[in-house]
Formats: sequence, C-alpha cells, structure tokens
Amino acid sequence: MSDVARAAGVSTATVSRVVNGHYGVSASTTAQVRSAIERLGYESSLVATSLRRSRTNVLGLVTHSFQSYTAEVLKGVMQALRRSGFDLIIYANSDLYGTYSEGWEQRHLTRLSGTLTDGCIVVTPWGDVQSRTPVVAIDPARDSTMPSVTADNLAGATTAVEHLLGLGHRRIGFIAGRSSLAAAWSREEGYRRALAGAGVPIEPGLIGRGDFNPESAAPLARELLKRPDPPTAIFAASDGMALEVLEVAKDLGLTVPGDLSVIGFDNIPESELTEPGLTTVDQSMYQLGYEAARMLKSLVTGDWEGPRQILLPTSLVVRGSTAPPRTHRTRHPHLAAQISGHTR
Amino acid sequence: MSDVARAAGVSTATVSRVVNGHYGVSASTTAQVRSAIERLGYESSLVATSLRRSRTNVLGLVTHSFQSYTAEVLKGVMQALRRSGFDLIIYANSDLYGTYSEGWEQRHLTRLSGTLTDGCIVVTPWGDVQSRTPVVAIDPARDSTMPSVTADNLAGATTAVEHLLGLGHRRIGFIAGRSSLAAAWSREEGYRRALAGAGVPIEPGLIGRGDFNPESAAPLARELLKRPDPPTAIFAASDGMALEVLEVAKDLGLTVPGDLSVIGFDNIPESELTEPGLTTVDQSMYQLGYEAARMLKSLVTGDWEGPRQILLPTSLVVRGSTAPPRTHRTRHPHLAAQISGHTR
DNA sequence: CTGAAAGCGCTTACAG
DNA sequence: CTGAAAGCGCTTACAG
Repeated sequence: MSDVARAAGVSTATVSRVVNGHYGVSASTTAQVRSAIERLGYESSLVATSLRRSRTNVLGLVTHSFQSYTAEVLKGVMQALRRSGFDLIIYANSDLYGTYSEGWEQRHLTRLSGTLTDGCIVVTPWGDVQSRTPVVAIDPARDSTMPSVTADNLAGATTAVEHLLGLGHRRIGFIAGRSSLAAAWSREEGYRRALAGAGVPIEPGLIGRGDFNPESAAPLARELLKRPDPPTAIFAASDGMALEVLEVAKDLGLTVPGDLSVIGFDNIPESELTEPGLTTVDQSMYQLGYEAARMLKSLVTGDWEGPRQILLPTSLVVRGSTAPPRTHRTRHPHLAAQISGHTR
Repeated sequence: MSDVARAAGVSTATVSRVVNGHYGVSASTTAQVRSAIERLGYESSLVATSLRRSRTNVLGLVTHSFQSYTAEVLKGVMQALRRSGFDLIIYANSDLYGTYSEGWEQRHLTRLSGTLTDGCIVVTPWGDVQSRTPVVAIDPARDSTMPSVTADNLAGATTAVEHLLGLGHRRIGFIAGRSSLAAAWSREEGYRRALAGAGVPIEPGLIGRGDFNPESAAPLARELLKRPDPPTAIFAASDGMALEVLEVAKDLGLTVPGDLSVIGFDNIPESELTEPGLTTVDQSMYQLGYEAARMLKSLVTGDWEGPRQILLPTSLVVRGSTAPPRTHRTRHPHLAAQISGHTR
C-alpha cells in the first residue's frame, strides 16, 4: 500500500479511502490512486485489513478432517453464501500430533475469530465452543446448547430399526458410534425405542461399541456374527461402519440379505455402489451445510428470527441389503425383492 | 495476549516467547505464563501472528467454485498434508458480482499470500498468476508456465476416440470445452489426432463449441443429432456435458448405446450412476490434489527436485454407453455387451 | 533472563 | 479534501 501511496503521491490514508470507496476524496486524486493501483496490481492484504477492522465479510468454517461428509456439507454452505457478499475461509488442520487433537474446534476457532472472520461454522465439534463472534455447529456434541443444525437422528434410527422389525427380524444387532457425539447417542436411543415399541427385549450382547470409524466395526461385527445365536440383522450407526459389516459377512460366507440384513446411516455416495446396495437412512449433508450457513449469515447481520437449534428430517432409503430373515423368507418371498426408489 | 501478560505479571514479549517455545525464559516464569494461558484460554491470533512472521506453516488453496471436482481434489490435498505440520486454508469467494470474476485467482492469491500463507494451490485458474510465494496450479490455463499438475488430457481424449473407432464408429461428434482452458484444447486435439490416425476426415459440422458447463451441451447435442447425417457417437469433453447428451438422446427417442454411443471425460461419481453407465476417461482428481500439495510443500521448504510441471496418466473406463454402431451391431453382437472393469 | 520499542499492512478518528 | 498519528495483536532485534 505504501508503494501505491508513493506512486500516486498521496498518503496511505488516502489510498485506503479510495480502496474502500469512502467519501471525501477528490475526483482527480481518486483517479491517480486508481491508476497507481492498477499499474502496481495492488490488492489489500486480507490479514492486515482484518486486523484493523471489526467487520471482514468473511465467514469461517473449521473442520477436523475432510471426508465425503464434509464435501457435501461444503456444497450446501457455498450455495447458501452465493452472492451474499460473504466469502468463506475453511481452516483444516493437518492433524500434527494425532492424540493432541482434543479441543481442536476451540483452538481453530479462536485463531480465526480473533479478527479474521465475522462468524464460524464448526463441523461435528466434540464439545461446545466459545467465541466472541457467532458460531453455528453442524452436528453438535451431546447436550450442546449452542446454535446448531443437526439431522433428526432419533427418528431416523427408529425408522431404520422399525424397517427391520417390519421385515420380521427380532434379533437385531447394533454397532454404535462414538458415544460422546450426540448423533451416536440419538441413533442408539432410536434403536432402543424401536425395539421397546415392538416389545422386543434389548440384549446387551447384541450391541457393539464402535466409534464411527469404519475400522472399528469389523471386529465387532465378527464377534456378533460368531455368536451361537447370531443376529439376523445388523444396524450400524454409520454407513462407513455398515460397509465394513458387509465385508465381514462376505468373509464369513454369509450372503446379504439372505443370511443377514444390514442397514446403515448417512447415505454417503458409496452406499449406493455396493452390491447389494446398502439400505440406509438419508441425512442430507448438503442441507445441513445450507441451513447452517443461512443461520450464521443472519446471526452475523443480527437478523436471525428462527429457532437457534434446527432439526432436519431424515428418510429411509431402501436398497438391496435388507430383506426378511431366512425363516420368514419362504413365507414372504416377494418381500425379499430389491426395492429401490431413492433419488436425490 | 496483553491479558495473559498482565495476569502473569510479565511483558507480552515474554508471553510470546513462551507461546513459541523460545529459549531463554526461566522455568518459573514459563510456568506462570502457562498457567495464565490455561486459565484465560488464550490462543494466539492467526492473523496477527502471520502479519508479523515470515513463515506461517499455513498453505492456501483458492478456488472459484466448489463442485464434486473440487471436493475430490481437496481430499487428495488433505491426505498429502497429513502430519506435515502445514495447515490448510481454503478461500472461496461467494461470486459477488458474477461478471466481475475475471482475474479471481490473482486477487484471492494476493490477498492471502500477502502474509497469511507460505504458498498456494490454485484450482483451474483461467490464466497464470504472480506471487511472491510458491504457487502450484491444478489444471492450469493453456500455455501456462507456472508449476502445475494436470491430467494427460491429450492421451485420454485420444484413447476415448480410438475406443469409438475400434467399435466401428466413423461419424463421431465432439462437444468441446471452454477454449481458453488447456484441458479443453488438449481434449479437442486428442479427438483430431485419433481421427487423423484412423484416416477419418474431420468434419467441422460435427464439432460443437461448448464451455464445460453442462447446460451448454444440450443445444449442441440437439443440433448434431438432428442433422440429416447425424453422428453415430458423441464424445463430450466433460462428463457433465456428456450427461446432458444422454438426456437429449432420450428426449429425441434415441437409445444409448443402440442408436448413439456417448463417451465423456473426468469420471465424476455421477457418471457411474446413470442408466446405462457413462463410458468415460478417468482423471484422478484425488491424485491431482495429492501431487499438487506434495509439490507445494517441497517448493515452500525449498527441497523440490522433480519437474515443475507434472502430467498424470488417465485411463479409459468402459461402461454401458458405448457400443458398435447400428450397422455393425448384427455382425458383432458380443461387443455391445456392457463391460465394467473399473475400480478406483 | 526479561522488558521497551519498533514494525508487519492496514483503517480511522482527529486536525488542519 | 488530505495527512500525521495511533493502534489492531503479535514477534524480534536490541538493551540491560
């Protein structure tokens, strides 16, 4: 900027005024400054500007990792921000220390919201987070009180298990997610409620404790399926884990859905591509991103009127991985047919 | 930081030394500062730090839009950065003015690279770009001389057209991409070379001028297919456009691949899901991101040894949308069978 | 071992 | 209408 000022023969204060379109600069001075800017290819430093100003028109998004889930969310966020005047900065850490990651949301957030961003979205935080500027959580931690948008995991999981019950399953295994996350808790609760609603007793031996990591599911599935009285169906709390269950079943020589029904949660793109396709519960990750960005924008400009915690509906997507259990099959063969009615 | 300094009864200089682990601070002072930091939940401001320091350990990525393509690229970038000590900042503008976007790469880059980032990746720039810090382009503009990584579009396109020629097609239409982009030029060149290699004359009337936008392809496809002597196959320079060709064919009552073969380029996830599946050329967007990040890291640390322009191989993915033309079909019926041997 | 001071690139009252 | 000066939150020679 000082280069521009020198070239135009004015002070940096004047250059700043021209750049920001403030009133009170003569036409001739403006023209000179403009031409110097043009000539030098000057562009104001985001960093310096944001350090000095209170409002930056930049929104932040912090995320721990970058998976299919995050990518979908981002598409929604960008759509909501189109022509809004807000740019987006996404901060992703490179997971330097592994175990050190506890508290990543708060750390990244503080670093950004110091001055860079007017507000932030935080994706799947492990706990609530403090900030001077507005923050919206996507898929918040359990018992979170911060503004958030989340899928109706409870209803979704209930529907999933009711689907299995409706097919005639009574021994239904469950592979849970990381228990500190609200989504994991709700999905397990849905499992319990659906069983209770059907008068089926909960068997602790049929519940495996995963953590949403696909790898965590394989040994649990193996254990479930090697029981003397194995389940006829398994509900995994995420598609990633459900896909692993499919693998294990294949290893064990079990056919899906003949010997075992499998149902997941999320409806990630991959779940459509397996053979058979994975029956699952769709939570629109795009919608999560879209709504979160919409809320954040309004929170920043101060005109948010809706509820501060948004719950988005989920829907069951029936593909080929679920069917009536073996013993029922001869009685209802037509129910075993692959049904596929899902379009995005 | 001044809060911390006050709480610990030291100067901000000392706090800074503790935060950055510099030598020359007594153990007792360090402990006091640490405890104050802990108590106050202090985290240094990314902005202020980067304004003062030369090295930030943050890499930038600037992109115009955020589509499936970008998402795949990002996964590769993040993988390459894992545990590298570099964090990633992605800057995406909200396309405030639409037409104003000319020069977006340079603008965003300058704003970031002022002080925030140690280097940047720029995705599909429309032209070359200047920066004091290293920059790597993914899918650079035509005649670009900057460091870059790009797919072997020429070989890929040649293979695509040779595939059609091998099936017996001689009248092959082409729908081109935005001509200023190197990828568009190479794909068209591949088309020309393959035809020339087979001794098939180029018919200008069979070439439609699209711009990579899916919408641009529909009218062009319609025009091609309504000719008195329509092509028996169409090669579209991107999957997005090829998918549109599929739509138009359906509208016109043409079956694919019976009446018309269609082949695309990119292998976006959607191309696997259509009926029939789209035969296409796979360019690994993940690899593009991975290699670009790897190069940028080394460029920043100054230990890059390889070539500064990387060309990544492409591969043909044969699905159901290509088959011999009608007249040949009765003679080689087995060639029309759907072949699918692609795994990522 | 520690602090006072300068400065990174900007913006914004405050004078003139 | 324009400039000198202070200050945003840090880091880093330079003294002591």
